[in-house]
Amino acid sequence: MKPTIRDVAKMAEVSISTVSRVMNAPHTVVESKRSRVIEAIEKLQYQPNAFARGLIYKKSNTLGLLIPDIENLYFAGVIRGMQDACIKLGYSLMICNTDRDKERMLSYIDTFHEKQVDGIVYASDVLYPECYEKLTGCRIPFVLVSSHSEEFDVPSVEVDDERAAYDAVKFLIELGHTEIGMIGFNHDNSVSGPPRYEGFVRALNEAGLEHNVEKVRYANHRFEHAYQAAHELFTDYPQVTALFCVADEFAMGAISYLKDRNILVPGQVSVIGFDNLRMSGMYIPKLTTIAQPIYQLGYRAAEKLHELLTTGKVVVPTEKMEHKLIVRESSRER
Amino acid sequence: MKPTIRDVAKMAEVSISTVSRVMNAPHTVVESKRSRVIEAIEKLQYQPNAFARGLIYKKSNTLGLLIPDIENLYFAGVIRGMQDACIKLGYSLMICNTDRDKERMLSYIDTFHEKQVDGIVYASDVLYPECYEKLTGCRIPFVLVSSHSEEFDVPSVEVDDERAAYDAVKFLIELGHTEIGMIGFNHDNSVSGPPRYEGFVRALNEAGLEHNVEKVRYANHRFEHAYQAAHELFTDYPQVTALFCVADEFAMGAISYLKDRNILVPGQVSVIGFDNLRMSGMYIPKLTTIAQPIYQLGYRAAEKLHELLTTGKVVVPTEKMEHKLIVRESSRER
DNA sequence: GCCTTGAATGTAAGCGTTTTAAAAATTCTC
DNA sequence: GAGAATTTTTAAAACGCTTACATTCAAGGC
Repeated sequence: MKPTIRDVAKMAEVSISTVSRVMNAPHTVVESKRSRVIEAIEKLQYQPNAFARGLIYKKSNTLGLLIPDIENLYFAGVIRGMQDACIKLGYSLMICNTDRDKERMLSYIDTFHEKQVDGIVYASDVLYPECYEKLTGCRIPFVLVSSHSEEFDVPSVEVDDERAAYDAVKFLIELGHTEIGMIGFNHDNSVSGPPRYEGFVRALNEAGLEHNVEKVRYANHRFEHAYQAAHELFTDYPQVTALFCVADEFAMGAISYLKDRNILVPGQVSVIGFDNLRMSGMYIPKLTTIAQPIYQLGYRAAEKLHELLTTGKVVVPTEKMEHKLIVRESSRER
Repeated sequence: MKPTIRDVAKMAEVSISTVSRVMNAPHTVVESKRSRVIEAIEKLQYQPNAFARGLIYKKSNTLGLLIPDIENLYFAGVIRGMQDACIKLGYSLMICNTDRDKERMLSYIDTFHEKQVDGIVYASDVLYPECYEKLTGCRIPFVLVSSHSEEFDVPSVEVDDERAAYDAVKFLIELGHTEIGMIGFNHDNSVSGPPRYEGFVRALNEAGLEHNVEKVRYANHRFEHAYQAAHELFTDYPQVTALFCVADEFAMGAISYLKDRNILVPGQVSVIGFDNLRMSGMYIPKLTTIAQPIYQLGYRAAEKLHELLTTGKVVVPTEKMEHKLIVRESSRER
């Protein structure tokens, strides 16, 4: 049996409340007893039972994280940031991989509710109304990361997608490209899909290149789909010399396709990605990309949730973090 | 306030024990009341408090996972497998990223202890004696994944590293290569470092190529280090035409280096990796590699831990899973 | 020396469940 | 229709901890 506070009390020959005080308000107990208690705690490897404490404090000091795809390096980075923040703030972290499956999200929310997590960071892209209802129904505070909601009023941390996409495309244009394609996220099951497309369009319009706005194909978060999307795009528009991909993984998929078709990157086609994954500098060619502060996004999301939990509100409800253009090898002047 | 069992009881006009029985032994309560209770539960969105239950059952239905590096795709795959198994087996999962930092591991073990996780999967490579002591000290059952321990008697699931490495090198030899190098894990801070080197040596000896056994450089889990290691290796042994990398990430680092040096892969140098990450088929060139059943490793580890938790022991203490050679584009006949 | 004061310590209630044992209600038997 | 047998329900104890309140103790003031 795991030792309880009683065992410690017995060994130190004090009452259990004294033991409790040694842990929670050490200065209120006289040195002689205190050291006896501490000694007993160490000898028994005593750890107070989090259930019993939780029952009293009504807090678990645990945060939940709903993540769509843990095998996506983007989210892996978010997790790392969030976990580091959790360490700093004294929380444990419960991570759930939703695979973008709504049922699974809903069931994880139940789990979180049952385990009494103090709050949740929701990173599963689009905030489904069902999830929102459930979350507010069980009164679990939550924030969104790399997502936001127009429908509901929920704090969020993300990058300015429209502007970032605009910067990416503008960069390609400044390189002298006039035939520009894009591989984007589906608009109906992603939140950054539409704004990134808008950024693409704005840059194009500004440069008088609106004839490109239809050179877009959509992919579904993964490499393989991007490969396929690139195939469709270049079949329809072989004249394209520059490609904006809304994710580095898409950029890799597209480059992989081009490689298989013996089209040189950046020799014949320039490609710019989005995210700046840890992998992106390792790819061949190294990816030019729009960097998101991935780690900081996760870190900040945890801080924001903490703010919400401790003060009941959040100063900046929808926070935008800075993106940055990183020029590497996958792009070149026309 | 979150509704408690009392609120449900009041609303359904029964005693709290009846409510409890509706949830735990529904057939013992008469239909009329049962439906009243169920209705009340739904109306209130009642979820039993896991703290109170945990206090009674002395179980959290939560497993802990100690992972060295969540941004490593290998471990991301392990997590996914483990999480799916946890869903099947009715556990929640608490994931902690240790960054291979011993202090951090130790502190996470304390957290796990406090939160009363039922068991732990330890994936942080080498099982430090301190961790072993602590884990056994607080009597938390645990299993090792993609690791094992000679020093201590702990259940584990992994691949046969020696044989896998042997198969990789043998493949290179069969391709006609005679000048073969290796980029390995440091022997002192990894568990698969030594057996993979042994596999390398065995294949070499068997083919009468023992002059290669010293063509080894070590790297520290990450791309950049492998890049550097490749630099050292090819500076010392420019004659090498085939390279065995003990991780796909190393293979990418090495290929990246070779690319920067304008050495063609597989034209001039064949490279074989290890792991078969999701990324490996996306690389350019697509990686020839030894595939580990990553997802299954995680899945199996959770099952094994469950077995340990429910039966108190484990039928096959050290389990080896099958690896498989996958030939893609980074290797070629000499 | 007695009373007051303040600090140190202990006792017991309570957090939200489950579960045992006892009580109540229902059904069955004759 | 009374009593036994059975089913259904409830009260209360327990899980391990914190904390309000009560008690004890030592020191200080008179």
